[in-house]
Amino acid sequence: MTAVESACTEQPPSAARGGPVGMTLARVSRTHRIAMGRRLRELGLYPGQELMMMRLWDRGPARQSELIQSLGLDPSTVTKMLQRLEQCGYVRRSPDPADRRAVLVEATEEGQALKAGVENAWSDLEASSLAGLDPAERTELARLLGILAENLRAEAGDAGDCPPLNC
Amino acid sequence: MTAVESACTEQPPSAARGGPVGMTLARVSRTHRIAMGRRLRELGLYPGQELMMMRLWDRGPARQSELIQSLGLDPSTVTKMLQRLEQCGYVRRSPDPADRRAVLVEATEEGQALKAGVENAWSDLEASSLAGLDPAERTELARLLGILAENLRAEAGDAGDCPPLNC
DNA sequence: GACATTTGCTTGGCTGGCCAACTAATGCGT
DNA sequence: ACGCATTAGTTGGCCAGCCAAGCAAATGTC
Repeated sequence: MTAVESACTEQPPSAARGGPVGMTLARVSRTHRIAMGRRLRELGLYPGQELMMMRLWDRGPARQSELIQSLGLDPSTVTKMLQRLEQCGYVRRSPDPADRRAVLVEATEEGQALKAGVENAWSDLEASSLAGLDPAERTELARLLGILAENLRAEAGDAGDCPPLNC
Repeated sequence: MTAVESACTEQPPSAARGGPVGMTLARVSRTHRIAMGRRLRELGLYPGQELMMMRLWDRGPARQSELIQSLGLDPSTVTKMLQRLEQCGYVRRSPDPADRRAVLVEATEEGQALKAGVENAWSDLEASSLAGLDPAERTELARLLGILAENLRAEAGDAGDCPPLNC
C-alpha cells in the first residue's frame, strides 16, 4: 500500500461523540478526493482543476469573476490555478475587450481533449463509491447531503471577524 | 460576505450526470471544512490540526508512526504539522528511548487547554450542519456515509503506479 | 469634470496535503 | 559478526486553498 494507507482505519476519536457524522464526512471526502486525484493524475490534472475545466466545458468562455463565483473559490486560488492550467496548455486567457480589467478564460483544444477522461473518472468513482447502495438509498443520500449543503451555506454567510492566528 | 462566497451557489455541472452525489459530497465537505476552520482559527488552530490534537487527547503520548497510521496521513504531512504545533507550544516531541529513530509526541498543558474548545466547535458544527434532520435521518446519513467510507477504503488499496505529471 | 467607491485580478505568505528522495536506526538472515 | 532489508522521520518540491494587501480599471457621486 502506498503512503496514504486508506485513511483512518481505526475508530473515530471520542471527540466525535454526540454525532460522528462530521467526522465520517471529513474522512469520506478526503478519501474521495484522493481517489479522484489518482484518476486525475493519469490525465495530467490535479484534484480541483477538474472542477475548473468542467465549468469551462459547460459554459464555454467565461470571465474569471464568474469562475470564482460559480466554484466558490478565493480569487487568488483561481488566478494561480489558471496560470498553471494555462502553462499546461489546457486553458487560454485573453483580456476582455469590453472591460480591460477582466480576463476571459476558455478551454483550449488540448483542454477539451480531457473532457471524456474526466467525465469518465467522475462516473467511475461515483459507481465505485456508491457500490452496494440501491437507487432509493442513493437519492436519499443525495437529499440528505443537499440539506447539509444548505445548512452550511447559510452558515457561511455570517462572516464574523476573527483575530489573526498568533502562530 | 467574505471571500468564500458560500461555495457553489449554482447548479452542478452537467459532468455530474448519472449521479451528482460525488459533486455534492465534495461541495459539502469543503464548506464543512471551511466552517470548521472558522471556528478553529478562533482557537489558534488550522483545519486538520484539530484531528491531530484529538488523537493525542484520546490516546495520550504516541509515536509519530502511530499518528500517521491512525490519521491516515502522509508521514511528511505529519512531520510538518507537528513541527508547527510544537512551535505553537501545543505539542511536545521527545526521542523514544526504546527506539532512537522514533519520536514520542504528547500534548502539552497548553495543548490540553484547547480540548474543550475543539470539542465544542465540533459539536456546534455538527448541530448546525444537521439542523432539520430528525434522529432517524441522521443515523441513516451516518450509515450511508459509512458505506461510502468502506467502499473508498477498499479502493485505496490498489495503489497502481502512475507516471508523474508532465506539467 | 473631479473624486471616491466598487469591481477584477494579482502577488506574497501561510497551511494542509501529496510524492520522491534521503538519512539513520533497527532487525533479520546467513 | 557482517550485510542487507525494513522501518522511522526528515527535507524539498509541488499543488489546492485561504487571507491580507495592493494595483488598475470601471462606476457612481457631487
